[in-house]
Amino acid sequence: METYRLLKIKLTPQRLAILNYLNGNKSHPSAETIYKAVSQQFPTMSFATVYNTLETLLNKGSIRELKIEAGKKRYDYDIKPHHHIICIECNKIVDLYKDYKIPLPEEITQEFELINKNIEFYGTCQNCKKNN
Amino acid sequence: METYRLLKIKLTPQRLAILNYLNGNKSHPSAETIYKAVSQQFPTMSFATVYNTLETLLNKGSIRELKIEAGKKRYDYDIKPHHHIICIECNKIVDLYKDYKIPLPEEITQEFELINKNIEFYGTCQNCKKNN
DNA sequence: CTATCTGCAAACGTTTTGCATCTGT
DNA sequence: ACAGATGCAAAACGTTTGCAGATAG
Repeated sequence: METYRLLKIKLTPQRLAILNYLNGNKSHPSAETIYKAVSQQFPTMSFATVYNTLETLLNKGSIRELKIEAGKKRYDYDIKPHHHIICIECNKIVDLYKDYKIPLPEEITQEFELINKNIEFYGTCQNCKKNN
Repeated sequence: METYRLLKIKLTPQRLAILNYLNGNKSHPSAETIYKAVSQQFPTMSFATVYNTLETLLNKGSIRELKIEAGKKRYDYDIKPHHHIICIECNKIVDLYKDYKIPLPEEITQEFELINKNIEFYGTCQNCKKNN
């Protein structure tokens, strides 16, 4: 609650519901998932409010927009730099907090100044390996 | 043309136009970009045909679906494993053919069997650095 | 000849927008 | 009090689908 105040945005009940849903959430939800979850407590919640809030949080740099699902945006309230490993069978996603130093070839460093990187690992999780 | 035959799909003029557009293309186009390009030579081309052809090629494993743009699918006819570096200013994308060995922590290797990985590097390109 | 593809149009899923009303600060 | 948020509905995108007619092999 105190940390929410640091966002310097109007803390409406709807926004608090969204923030509380996202806080500590490791599911990397889409806008629709968020909408469905917060609608339970807030029957009048609209998509516009969800998208508007996500947009505001994005601009504040307090959430990350993920591209782990083609054609659909997903969100992560955890902005600590991290990568993801995704099960190609069940789509389970696990966070990986590790800062890798990856050397770029000279052709690239000549052309680009590196700022950031994002790694997606793909594999099969224990559960799915078992069920094969 | 001979390599197209290896796909074992019906080589209609529309599909050939799409394949020719994609072949050697380094722009990682979206369906719409492809549609616009091939419509020039093929005024009756429809989106259905573009999507249908992309779907067919995906199933054959001859193209890759990219998630470099949130909320929109993009495609790459180049299936040689590679990563991308993207300019955060102008969105220029450059391919990076390098196979990195990235060690995963034990918590992860216990839970996942690694199959593949994909790295997106972000930075600013020469051009955009200059214009700042 | 026939299994498959094309093109149209309609439907679908996701995201954005306009606007009148409401509310946190 | 008022800048800015909400909720509704419509629109704007991107993608998928059904189907009648066309065509590659």
